[in-house]
Amino acid sequence: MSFEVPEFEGGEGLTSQEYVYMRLRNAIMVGAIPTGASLTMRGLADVMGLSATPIREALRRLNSEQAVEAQDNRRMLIPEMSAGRFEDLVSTRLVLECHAGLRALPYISDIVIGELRVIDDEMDAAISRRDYDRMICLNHKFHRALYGANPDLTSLPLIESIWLQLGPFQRELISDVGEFYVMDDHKAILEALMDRASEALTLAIENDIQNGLVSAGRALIERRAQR
Amino acid sequence: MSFEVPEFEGGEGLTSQEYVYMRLRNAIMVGAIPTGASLTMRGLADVMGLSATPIREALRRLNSEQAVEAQDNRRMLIPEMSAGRFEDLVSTRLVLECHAGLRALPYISDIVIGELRVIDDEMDAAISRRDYDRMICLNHKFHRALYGANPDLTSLPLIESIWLQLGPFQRELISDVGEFYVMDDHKAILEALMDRASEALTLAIENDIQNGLVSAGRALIERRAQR
DNA sequence: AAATATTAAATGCTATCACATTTTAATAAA
DNA sequence: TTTATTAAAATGTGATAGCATTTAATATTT
Repeated sequence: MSFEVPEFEGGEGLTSQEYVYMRLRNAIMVGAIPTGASLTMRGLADVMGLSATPIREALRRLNSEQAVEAQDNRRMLIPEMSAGRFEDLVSTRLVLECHAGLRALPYISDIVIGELRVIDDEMDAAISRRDYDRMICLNHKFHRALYGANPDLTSLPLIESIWLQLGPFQRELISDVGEFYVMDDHKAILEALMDRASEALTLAIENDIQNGLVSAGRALIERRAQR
Repeated sequence: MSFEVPEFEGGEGLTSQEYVYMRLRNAIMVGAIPTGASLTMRGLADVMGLSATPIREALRRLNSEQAVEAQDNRRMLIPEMSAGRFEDLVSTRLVLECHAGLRALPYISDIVIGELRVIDDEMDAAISRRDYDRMICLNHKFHRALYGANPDLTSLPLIESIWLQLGPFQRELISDVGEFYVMDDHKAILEALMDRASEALTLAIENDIQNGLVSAGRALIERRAQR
């Protein structure tokens, strides 16, 4: 195992399988497991001090969520990113998150806006500390809290599947660009929410996703292709 | 086990886990497993003549795909449908499938259209036979073939997750309505594809989904609420 | 030296078993 | 009869072990 699998907070009353699932999921989401790394059951079992059984169950779940690729040699790995896959993932993410935002809008209350503000403040702090892991987590938390205003939300697991797929690549992006310029488009989202303005909300969500990913992503893929 | 888990074609060279996964997935997709039915590992293991291990792995995958709900009592079941969840699922399905269609459009060739036509003809035959299982499968096959023209397609697993969630309820719909009136909106989709007309394609996909589900779905939920 | 064949190590797969939790049934108490 | 308590059955969880497959290393042949 040529990488670390960071611990995560709040994995107490969980079964082994749930614990492994959450830990791996979190690790992939923040990009702690590098693209191309192969995930062996005995290897992970040793690292986590467990038997292969709960590891395999967790890996299969992540495979079903498109976070992990199962090769025909029966080996699991974090899939490599391609230009086409990247564009398609981002376009799907845009469509899904705008949709989720619009569906949440009627349920947005001042309480929700307050909660979002707290999360955004935490994120500003993380940005100034250059704490990338925390930044990513808080960004997800912000979007989850927004879409979750919709009590019938069913698209969140789909959105999270995209986050999982973009996670490892996003980390490459950050370490590649070095000083990662983070525009805080959450402010625009909050304004649109306060105005209950659907078009503005759509635009703000689009900008948030675009600014965080697209330009840097395309640049990295292009640079990589030239080598 | 108060229900049957139908066999499926082409499960030869699969591992036990893959076999169980595919068989259960297919069963849920066509609505063969009723809403609310609880899926026990030993029960399914007996039915399929296997041990609990591959069953548990398959169930966990389906849980991660939102096809099966894991209660806190650690028991797995096919979740019940509610009015709100239904509306949200359908709206997400509309957005996702229209998006997938538009992304596929540039790659549509006469060959693809020909393949779609073959599938649609098969489906017409299934409709006239009132073969609901086959109808559902062929409908999915049609949409898969359409969206799959896009070589970078990443949204299909998300779309299939929605299909899985609507499957059991769709079956209730069919058996409730009895004579299920099936409009063949695939013809309109094919026309739009031939014209390479994106707006027409969007409309046709929307109609296809709406006609197949929405009106009947709302009616059933309303009727059920009155009891 | 390169290619092939053979052997050894590593890995994945699944049945089994012991244990913990939950559910159901039976019994006792109110 | 209803409610509590207890016992029994059923179910979920996870470590283990043996086998199958795959990968790596070694030996053999060309």
